[in-house]
Amino acid sequence: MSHSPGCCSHATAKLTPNRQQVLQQLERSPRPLSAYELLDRLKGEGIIWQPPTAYRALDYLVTVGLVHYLQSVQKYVACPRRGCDHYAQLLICVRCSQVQELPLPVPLLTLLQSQTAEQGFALLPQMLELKGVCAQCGAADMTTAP
Amino acid sequence: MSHSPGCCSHATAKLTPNRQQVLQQLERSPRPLSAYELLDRLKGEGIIWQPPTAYRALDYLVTVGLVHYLQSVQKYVACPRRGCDHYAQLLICVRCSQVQELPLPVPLLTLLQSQTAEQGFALLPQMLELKGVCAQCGAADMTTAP
DNA sequence: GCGCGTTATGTTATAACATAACATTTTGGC
DNA sequence: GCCAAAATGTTATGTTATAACATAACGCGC
Repeated sequence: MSHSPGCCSHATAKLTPNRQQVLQQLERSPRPLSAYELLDRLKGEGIIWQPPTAYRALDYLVTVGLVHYLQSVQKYVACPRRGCDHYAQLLICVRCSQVQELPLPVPLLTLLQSQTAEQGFALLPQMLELKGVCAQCGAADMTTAP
Repeated sequence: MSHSPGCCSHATAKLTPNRQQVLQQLERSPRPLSAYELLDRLKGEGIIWQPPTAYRALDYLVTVGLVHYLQSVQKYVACPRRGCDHYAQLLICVRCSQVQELPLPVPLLTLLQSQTAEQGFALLPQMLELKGVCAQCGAADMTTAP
């Protein structure tokens, strides 16, 4: 990643055709996709890429904040808000894999920072990946369980 | 993973020789290790394993709570407290890779749960992996930077 | 101690995720 | 048009993890 066009400057992002293809695929998918799932879908549209081509487009989109990389599941998801907060929460449903993005409320961030600062730890901006069960899947449980 | 000897029953954990080898290696290392780094170190002691052998021991140790798997960096670290809290914070230094484990204070957990519950999201027990710069590395910056 | 089911380990092969290294093409300023 | 920078193409390989099946060790009732 040798981009870093300055933080949050993605308004000026250069969306080449390759990058648009990748972004569109991710936007169409209700779930995060792995790089290879992405390659498969593009192949379904007649676009044959080697892995580096996909990874380069993904790296770029992550850098400019249009896509998030979910480290905990090694998948990529389009940023629903097209924003680029320095901190946010990503709620990952372990049932359906859907991801919901939430801002990190200030009190929560403050608490996190002060907790870690007590140990001399300087928290970096990052996405908080939280696992759980989403509203739909939780509701489904109610109707199927006795 | 077909273990699940009941949560937190690791007092009765069956530490076979293989599992002890893995646990000792992780305990000796100041940094988290990947499964293959672990295999290399064992090889250095004349213990030649195929990957599944290491992964099985790691899976077991993670299941009983003696080892944590750091999803964000795909590495394994011995639990310093030999405890098995359902929630905790893992502070991962991006400079030196060392990991510090902290309990998750109740107010912080409460805030997290209420925030996510507003979206109908039921948070599962998990380790919070937080990236930052640890005290030592932060102090080192002070002495080397102008 | 013997038979037997369970648990653990050994072994081979391969799946899944990611990048190094180098060649070629495209873009944009002059 | 010329050039440098950026983007893309291409080949090969590195890294992380697991499927599938074979064998060995353990523990328990008898």
